[in-house]
Parts: sequence; structure tokens; C-alpha cells
Amino acid sequence: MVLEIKLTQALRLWREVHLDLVRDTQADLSVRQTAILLTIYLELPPHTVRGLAARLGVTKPVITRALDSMGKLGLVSRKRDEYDKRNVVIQRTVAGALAVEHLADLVTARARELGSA
Amino acid sequence: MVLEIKLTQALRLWREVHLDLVRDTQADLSVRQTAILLTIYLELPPHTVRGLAARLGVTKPVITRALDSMGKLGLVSRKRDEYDKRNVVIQRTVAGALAVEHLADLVTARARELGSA
DNA sequence: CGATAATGATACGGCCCCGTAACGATCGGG
DNA sequence: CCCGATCGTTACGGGGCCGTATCATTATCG
Repeated sequence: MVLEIKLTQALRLWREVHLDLVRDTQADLSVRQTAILLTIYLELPPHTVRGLAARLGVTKPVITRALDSMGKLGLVSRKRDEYDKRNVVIQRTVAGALAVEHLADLVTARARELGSA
Repeated sequence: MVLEIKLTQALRLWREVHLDLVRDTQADLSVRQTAILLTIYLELPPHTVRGLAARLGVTKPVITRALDSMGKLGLVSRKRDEYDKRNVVIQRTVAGALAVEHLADLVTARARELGSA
């Protein structure tokens, strides 16, 4: 799997997927939220607020607020760590997994189009 | 140029680039703004407010406001159409071209990493 | 114990974006 | 010439996200 990609192809891919996202109407997550969501679903648990903040290079309130809004959307959930009750463990949800999967489908579909063009 | 890509690679690519964008600090454009910017720089001129709105499936004020904020960042500029003074022609700028190029570099670099992994 | 550190959440003031509705400027057909 | 259509912009009310500073809760160490 080489996954070589030219500059113009990269831009077209980025544009097509963003157009899809705009038209999808649904969530319209911010860049930060997207990075958080994908980190939660691609990296090994457990995930904490502090850990994510350090990982992304942002402050803790950014993570807290992102979890609030994504929690309302059902994309993630939170649970107190029973062994250290200061910690909060961020958990995945079915809806979140579906959203991530949907994004993967979008990207791969657009990439395939570019490849055959 | 096949540009085949697996689901997990697509997600990793999307995540890595978003992490880069978060850390870049700079603009942090919204999904809509990104779609608008790339449409302006990838499709043939002339571009108008109405045309972009139709192209993205959003209302005109969305385009006007996006052009306002991206204009402040120097990424695009506007000019009245002299032949039909109701129209506004959206023009590219040097800074905008550089920003687009930078994004292309990010995507291709991350894609290359995934390919060799 | 008590003091200190660490965690996540919250308050605050500021800024940006949204959609709907209305607006002024301009064009064009009758 | 005038009136309707079209263009882009602006006003409005509502909501979200930002960073800084502060908070309550919990753990830890002396």
C-alpha cells in the first residue's frame, strides 16, 4: 500500500470531502473536535481530559467543552474513574463509532474517485 | 496513480492532518470556510457569492461572512464586476495561494508517512 | 492528621458563526 | 421610464467556542 499522492490530488481530496461534510448538514464539528473524536477512536484507551489536552496541545477547558458538545450529540460519553475519582474516563459510543466510520467512507470514496480520474 | 486507500488509513490521515492544523495555531478555518477557500483556488474563475452559495448548498450570508473573515486574513479579496455592478468577483491572493499550498503539503506528507508504515 | 498537588468543571468576557428577513444598488423588460 | 428581478450586504436574535482564572473534589506526602 503505497498511498503516494500528488499535491493537486491532496487538495482535491480535501475539498471534495469538505464539500460532502458541508452538505451532510449534520454535526459540522470544528477542527479541534474532529481531532479529539478521532484520537479517542483511533488510539488505545483509556483517554482522559488531561491526556487529550496534552496530546493536542490545547487547554483542558477546550477538552471539557468539546466533550460536552459531542456528548450531547451522543458521540462520546464520560465516566468517573473508580480507582482515582479525580479522573474522568472518556468512552466510545455506538453513534460515535458510526460517525467515524462514515467519515472513513467519505474519505476513501473520494480518494478512489481521484485515483481513477 | 492509483491512490487506493484503506478505511483505517483514511482515518489516520484525517486525524494526523487535523492534529497538525490544531497545533498550527494559525487560522483554524471552519469546515465551510475551508470548502469555500479550496473551491476558489481549485475551480476556474470567475467566482461569485451566489455561485459559491449554490455550489456549497448554503445561503448567501454564509459566503459573505466567510469572505469577510478570510479577507481579514488576507486569503481572498473582492472586486466589483464593472460590467454588471451587482456582481462581486472573488479574487485569489498570494497569501491565500500559500495557505492552500501549505495545506497540500500537510496532507501529502502525512499520506506519505502512512504509506511507508 | 493537615498541607499540597492534581484533576476536571465552571465563570467570565470576548469573538465568530448561523439562518431569516430585510435592505440598497443595479440591471432589464415592457 | 418604471417596476420587478437579481445581486451582495447588513440587522437581528440565538448559540458555540475561545483562553484565563478560579473552583470543588480527590489523592498524596510529610
